[in-house]
Amino acid sequence: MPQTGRSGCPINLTLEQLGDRWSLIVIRDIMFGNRRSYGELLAQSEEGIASNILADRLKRLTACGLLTRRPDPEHRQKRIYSLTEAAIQLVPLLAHMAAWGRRHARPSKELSVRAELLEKGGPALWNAFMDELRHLHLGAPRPARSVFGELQAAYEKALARRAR
Amino acid sequence: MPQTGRSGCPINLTLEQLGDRWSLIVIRDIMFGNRRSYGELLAQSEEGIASNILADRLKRLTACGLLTRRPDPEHRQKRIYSLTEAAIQLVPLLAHMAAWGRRHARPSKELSVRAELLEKGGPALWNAFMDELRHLHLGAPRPARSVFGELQAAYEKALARRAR
DNA sequence: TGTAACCACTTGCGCAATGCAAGTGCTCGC
DNA sequence: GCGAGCACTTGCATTGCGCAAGTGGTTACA
Repeated sequence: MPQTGRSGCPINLTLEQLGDRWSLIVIRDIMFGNRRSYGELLAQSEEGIASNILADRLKRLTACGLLTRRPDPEHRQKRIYSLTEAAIQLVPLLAHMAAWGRRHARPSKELSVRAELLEKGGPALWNAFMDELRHLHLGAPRPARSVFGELQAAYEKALARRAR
Repeated sequence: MPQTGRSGCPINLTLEQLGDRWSLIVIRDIMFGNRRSYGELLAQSEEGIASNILADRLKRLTACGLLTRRPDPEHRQKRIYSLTEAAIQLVPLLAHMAAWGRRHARPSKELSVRAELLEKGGPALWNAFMDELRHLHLGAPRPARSVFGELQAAYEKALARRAR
């Protein structure tokens, strides 16, 4: 996503920052998968992102203010990536993308369970999730409800169902 | 957007269809600008899309069921592109993209007026707009309210304000 | 009836982005 | 001290993007 500056249209500007095949995948994995380091993002990537592409996207997303990077106090060579408030506000967008894909593409059953919950929960759920992300990434107080836990539990249940 | 089939995740599938810098721009212009032919899309493109890229995107979007193409009864060499129901259901997604871009990028004032209206109107406005698109593109009955007209009027008012 | 403009693309070519595989240099555990 | 882990980087081939020019049919007008 080079800064091309094609026009001042808000949709275009969003596409200039996020309109490629990997940026939102990386944000999705940090957001819904809680992958916080380069290694986790690389090894557990559902889509098999290449290492150089991942490095490039982490750099770009950090540069344009969607991610922050800090050293891990436990492992001196590890870096922890966190979402910024701007990235957290992509939750409704990703929820809509998931809903659209669920309806108009052919998603796998297990992977669309979370999309279904997100769609059914609507804005109330998204806001609760965003509060939780602010806790996990920005140091805000822990909210009462853990949407992340709910999504994860539903996903694992679907996985178990398939394994049987 | 080649069909890469990286994973069955709905977000990934949506990105595989629409995750590039031009596909959603084309849909935006058809949807909000009512550009219905190749020539209109090319000449009035705010971002200056290249002719071969436009041809390619129209072909792809038609192939994957987001657009339909039919001859213009008035001009034998003209083709009219229409949105399908799947594309019309991208309205909330584009509205969120516009809202995010308006908040987190630096949009031009005139071009963000429509985004502001879309955001303030919320799902009720989006649904009214989708009904109108079904009239314009799918032959459904004309709804009472013309969101398209409202958006256009606000945009032109903003343009006039700038011209002064 | 000729001709100029219009229309929907296509082609050629240089450059940038993508993707794979391998490599680098530091750090941690033992 | 040494192998495994970590966060990237590098080289190279393939693919996609973007500009400019071209193509072949159609319409409008003199």
